[in-house]
Amino acid sequence: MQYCQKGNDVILKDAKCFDVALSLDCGQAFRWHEASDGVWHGVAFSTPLTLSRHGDEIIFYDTTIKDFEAIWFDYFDLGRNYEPICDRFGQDENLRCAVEKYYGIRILKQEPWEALCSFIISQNNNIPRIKGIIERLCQGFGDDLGNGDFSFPSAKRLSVLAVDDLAPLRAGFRAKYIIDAARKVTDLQVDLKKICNEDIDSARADLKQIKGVGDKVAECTLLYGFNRVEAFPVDVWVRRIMQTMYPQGLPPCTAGVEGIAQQYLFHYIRNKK
DNA sequence: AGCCAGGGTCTGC
DNA sequence: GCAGACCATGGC
Repeated sequence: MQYCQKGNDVILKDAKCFDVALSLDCGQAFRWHEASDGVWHGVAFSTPLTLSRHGDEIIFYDTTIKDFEAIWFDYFDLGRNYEPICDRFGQDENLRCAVEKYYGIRILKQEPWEALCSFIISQNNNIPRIKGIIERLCQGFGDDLGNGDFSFPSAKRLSVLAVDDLAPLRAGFRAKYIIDAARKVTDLQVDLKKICNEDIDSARADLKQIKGVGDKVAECTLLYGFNRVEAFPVDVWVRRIMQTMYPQGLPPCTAGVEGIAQQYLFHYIRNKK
């Protein structure tokens, strides 16, 4: 991946297997929206960003090489070559169709705390409402970054709140889970930095100490917050996929990158007819 | 009105 | 270890 500064923007040249809209709106992140046709805006790592594709290039507006390298390169998983992975998925008929239709989905590497908190909110919930709750969480407790943008509130900020303080979110029974997570992350009972370097089973067990974090939320946190692409979240949609398409288990071509396969299949099945 | 949503906890066996 | 009730909220 080649990139350069051009005026106030950073240009990513010859961007392969990177569909901005698909990657930002396939149910893995909840804070991006299409500001105008093909132009996406959101906030990650307390930093607002607008981006869009023009031909073979992706333009990261009003940013610097410094921020691009410090934040966006990893956020968009640009160090990983998705082409051979997608090629290999072609060995399986269902995955071949999913990749053909939705080529360019990348697994975002979000802030671990944001991913954890977001997928706690996601439980027994639907994507539009998840987005609404997270938006109210950020507007209510995040830092005002100007221009209508807010940071995702830190665990520390939320750790001092009472459950009732989250009532305006209308998160329902999930509010107490958010507070429990914020407190355990803040006092390092669940150490997100340590989890970065742990084997995946220890990481799963650590995360599941938090109330409201079971298999699914732990798996999503590891996949979308830690870039553990071998993590495989199973929600109601993926459960249907496994029952109907893979009763014997996932095909060998997904080995080691099950989470990427999961994202293609999830988006494929959700948008089918 | 009833069912579902990127689930998890708690109780009872 | 497993089944079932229950959990808040909102869209369809």
